[in-house]
Amino acid sequence: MPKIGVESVRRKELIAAAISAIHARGSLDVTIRDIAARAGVSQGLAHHYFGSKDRLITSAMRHLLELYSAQVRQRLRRAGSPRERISAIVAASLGDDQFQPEVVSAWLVFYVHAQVSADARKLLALYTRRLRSNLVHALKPLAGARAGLIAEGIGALIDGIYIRQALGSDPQMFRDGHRLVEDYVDVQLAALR
Amino acid sequence: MPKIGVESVRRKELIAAAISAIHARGSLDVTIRDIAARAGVSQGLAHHYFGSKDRLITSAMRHLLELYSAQVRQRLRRAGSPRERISAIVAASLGDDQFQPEVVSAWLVFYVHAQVSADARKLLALYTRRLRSNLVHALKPLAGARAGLIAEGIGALIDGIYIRQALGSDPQMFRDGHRLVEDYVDVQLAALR
Amino acid sequence: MPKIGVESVRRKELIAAAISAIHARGSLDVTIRDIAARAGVSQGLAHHYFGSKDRLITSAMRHLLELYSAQVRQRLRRAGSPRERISAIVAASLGDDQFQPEVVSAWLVFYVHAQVSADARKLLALYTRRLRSNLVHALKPLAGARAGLIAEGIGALIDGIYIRQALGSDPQMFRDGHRLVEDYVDVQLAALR
Amino acid sequence: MPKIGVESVRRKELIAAAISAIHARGSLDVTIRDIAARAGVSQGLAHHYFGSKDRLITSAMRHLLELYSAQVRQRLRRAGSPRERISAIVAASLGDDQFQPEVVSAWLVFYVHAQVSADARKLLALYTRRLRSNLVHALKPLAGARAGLIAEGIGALIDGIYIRQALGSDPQMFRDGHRLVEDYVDVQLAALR
DNA sequence: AATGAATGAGTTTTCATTCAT
DNA sequence: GATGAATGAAAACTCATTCAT
Repeated sequence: MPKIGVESVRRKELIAAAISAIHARGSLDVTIRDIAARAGVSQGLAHHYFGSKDRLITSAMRHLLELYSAQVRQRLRRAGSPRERISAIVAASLGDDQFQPEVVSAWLVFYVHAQVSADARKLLALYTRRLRSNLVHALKPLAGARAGLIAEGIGALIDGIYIRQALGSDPQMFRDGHRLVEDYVDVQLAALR
Repeated sequence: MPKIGVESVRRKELIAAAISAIHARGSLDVTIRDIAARAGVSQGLAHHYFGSKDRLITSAMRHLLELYSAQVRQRLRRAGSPRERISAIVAASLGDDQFQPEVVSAWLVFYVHAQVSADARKLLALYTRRLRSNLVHALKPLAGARAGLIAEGIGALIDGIYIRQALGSDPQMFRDGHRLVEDYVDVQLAALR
Repeated sequence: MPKIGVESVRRKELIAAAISAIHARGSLDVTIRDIAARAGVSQGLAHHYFGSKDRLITSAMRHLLELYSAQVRQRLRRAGSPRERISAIVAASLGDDQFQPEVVSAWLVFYVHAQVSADARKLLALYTRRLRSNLVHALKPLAGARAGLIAEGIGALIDGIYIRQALGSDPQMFRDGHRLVEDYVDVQLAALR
Repeated sequence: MPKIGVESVRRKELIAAAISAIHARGSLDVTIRDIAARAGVSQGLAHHYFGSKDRLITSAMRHLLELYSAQVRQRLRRAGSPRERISAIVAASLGDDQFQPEVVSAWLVFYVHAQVSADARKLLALYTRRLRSNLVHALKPLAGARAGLIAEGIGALIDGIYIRQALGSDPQMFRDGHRLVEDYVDVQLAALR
């Protein structure tokens, strides 16, 4: 009888190795050989578990999206008011977890990968829609007709801060990129009164 | 009028072909063979003129940045007030020229390329600083101490709108992405009074 | 009655799966994984029982040869005259059993395999000699000195009809390829008188 | 300016190398590396000229078929009577040229390849039809209604002799395999009177 | 100026085989 | 008896780059 749970463990190790390799290279231009070496296994094994490079990369992407999603859910649970719900989403999107160097690198690369892989694109679109829907829902009682516009602004700001972080410009400011977004929300809501 | 050299013509054709190829592939994963074929020349010629793939890609990047820069200068020339100068920069950044599908694809890819190529990174940093400096200068008389923060917000919004456009999410809204930025500026300035 | 061992059952299943896989691929380019999957067992098991791919393939070949041999013996038992013995061999060689699509595919492939595997070559040579010997023995009283030539002709015709069947040319004619051979025998024998 | 005619020379060298490699291995299980090494060029060059292994193999096949076809045409030109035309086809099919060891090996392997590659199958079917049509045409004035049957017999005999040669059984007899076929034709025609 | 022949290193992927459980 | 995890070697193929012409 084969060891139980080995598969699950190996898959996680390979996904972690993939994210680590992407960070090190700074691009999707990562080889299976590199990933396998980081995970301490053979090239063949990566194919054994994932079938192809695309599927391994997409799995890594799904992993990151789930981490992010968990952050959002956890913070939303603790949020009371609609305003707090917005902050929860922003904090989850731009929190320390999301700014781990490895995570930032991976996201940028996944954005690009989404242009090429249909699976990745669908995955990303799903999460983008969910984020937007969460934001609009929280903004409706506060901003009425302008909820959509402001949600769009928040989303764009988050993405913009992300990409700038990934590019390494202005690192000191983006340590607290969420302040930029909070400020945006505050000013937008203040303008409505 | 000087006769336009064959060299200059060939270089432009190859750069245009490179941008077109990048758009078609959706990534930097573009071969010299593909670029050369699109330009109707041999593979060898691309190396003859650019020396390496990296230099060809970087040249294409420089070309896009110069187009953008020219747009900014042209619009700034027609701007009177500081507020108009801000709009000029936003309009240049998110104008029709910048939203040509080929141009959008290329920018995203260049962002990624900048992580790998030092030349590309320097080039991009140069233009980013120039944009920021233009914005801060125009915002100083209007927003005083908050000029830096707002400039940062505008820059992040522009990048965020760009990346979302490149990913194909919400195409209908970003046709006029500049409105989102203008709204941001208006609300920020209104809040100061 | 002895209980049929699991081993024996598994071996037969794997051999049947190998033949089926060979037919599906149209070549020896068949993977152990494919064969194992068709038999509903793990890859490892195929090695457990056969030791190597070559031995599995050779076993499948031996299986087909034994089926054929049984056909020949069975028909020869019912044959009375020398002429009937010839017909019995021809009928066994080109009978419905031998023209099952899976069987035809496998034979062609085994011919090729024999060039590479010494075991397979010996096996094939053994059966070829036996066929020739049977034919010559039956032809001696009918054709005398020409027995060898005619036997060679019959053997070549059978192989030729086989290969053409395997290649899918002229399917309608080869449904009754044995008539071509019978005609050959009749005309040859008639010419002797 | 690139050397003229290099392409044509290299293609021929690679095709010759492919046939030589097939003979050495005794199967289609031949690597591009092996073929390229035999031709004294790099692996990449084989792809440069042929695009894929399948296309190289198919080209080699086409080459052999053309050699054969040329033999048939040449001998037919010298044939006077219908009976001589039949002998011309048989001699071309089983002549020394066709029994060069390399050629024999390659043909057997191509038969198998035809099961897998549609291009190869079409090519083979074309030549098979042409052979049959030539035979039937020559046989019509001699054998009338039995022309089709006899043509089929000749074709099957040729293929059968070929496959036996390829398998190395009875080499001394098949040096003059054409006698077996001539005998077949003679006896068949004699039986009609 | 321009070609395309030629290379060699590198990529993903496949696969028979081994082995601990 | 049976599994499937794991390997390593080898496969086809790609591609930027070089260079003789």
